[in-house]
Amino acid sequence: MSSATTARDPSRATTGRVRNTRQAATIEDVLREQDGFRSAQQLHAAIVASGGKVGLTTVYRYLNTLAESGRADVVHNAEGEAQFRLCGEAAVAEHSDAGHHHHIVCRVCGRSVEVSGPEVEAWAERVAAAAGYTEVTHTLEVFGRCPEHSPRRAAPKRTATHRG
Amino acid sequence: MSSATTARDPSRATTGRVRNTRQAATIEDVLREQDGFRSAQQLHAAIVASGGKVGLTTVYRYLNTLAESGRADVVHNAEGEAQFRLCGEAAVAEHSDAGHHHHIVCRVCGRSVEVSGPEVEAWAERVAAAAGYTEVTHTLEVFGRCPEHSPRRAAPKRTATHRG
DNA sequence: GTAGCTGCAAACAATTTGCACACCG
DNA sequence: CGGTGTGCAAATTGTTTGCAGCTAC
Repeated sequence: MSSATTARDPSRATTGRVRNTRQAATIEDVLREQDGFRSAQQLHAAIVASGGKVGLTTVYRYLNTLAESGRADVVHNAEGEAQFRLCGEAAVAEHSDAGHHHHIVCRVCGRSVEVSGPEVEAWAERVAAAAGYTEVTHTLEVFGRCPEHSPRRAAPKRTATHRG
Repeated sequence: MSSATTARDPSRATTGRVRNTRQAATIEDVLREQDGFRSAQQLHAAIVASGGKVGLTTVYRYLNTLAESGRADVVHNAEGEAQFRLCGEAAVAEHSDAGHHHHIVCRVCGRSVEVSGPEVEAWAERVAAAAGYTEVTHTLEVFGRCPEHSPRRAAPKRTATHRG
């Protein structure tokens, strides 16, 4: 957590935010350092821990801005806590709709991998259509233990569980 | 909402709950009347509205019990609010693990359809494994407008959106 | 100079917990 | 009777809002 890039980023324009403030830069910075999804609380803690000075309120506000403009992804963990992550640059490609992708998030370290699941997309659309549903939306979140936090080579207790 | 079956149900045993109380019956009853997912708050409100007398605390407690023992499903709406629904009897089949199924929930009326998605299960496991993740869990929720609440036959604005 | 951004503290909403009392079995 | 369930009120936790002051432009 060396107070690295903590400087105003000139490449921030688009939606919302007009000004370039120190706190916004700090937040985006910390966010970039994380490999996985982090809650607003965690991010704020991280900032404070590394000597940064940004109010929790601001973290929330900025995070929401990022999410709204599609520059960040939001998922809700099992407890309903919101977790954010900078959207892979690639994803922000065309529309501000943040491309089609899901994540596999490590339960232990929060590290995540982006995956695109055309099959799932198709499946969701198909079954929904079959049931007569329209304007379909879906939420898919996969959690597990990343290689680094998986039990050695011991037989995993259970390969797959469910919820939802 | 005629104070229908509001009587102790003798067919309740298994996990947790040992006693057969009026409030438990009431809750389960209201829950059964609903076609879709309802939040604890909504359920409690419904009970009170129909003249029932059950504390909010109890609703929460009982709902959790149901969820834990697999007799109810829980999903979290976009705002992170927990929503419950009695598990289709069929689902509670073998294990107390509440069989593999997901739901398509109507954004308007909350009415839902249960669907089993072996493809998705497989997909999730596969991609997770490919990324080296173990002990995989997934959350999949599909939202849309049920036939009854879909715009006539007009071309739907967008067929599928995403989150997560 | 001024509107946008901050941040503190208070407001809020959903959910949980402590503890005394009620009721099922 | 005895202990499980209940329920009220208070405590928690995550997040939002009011409003005065600071600052980027």
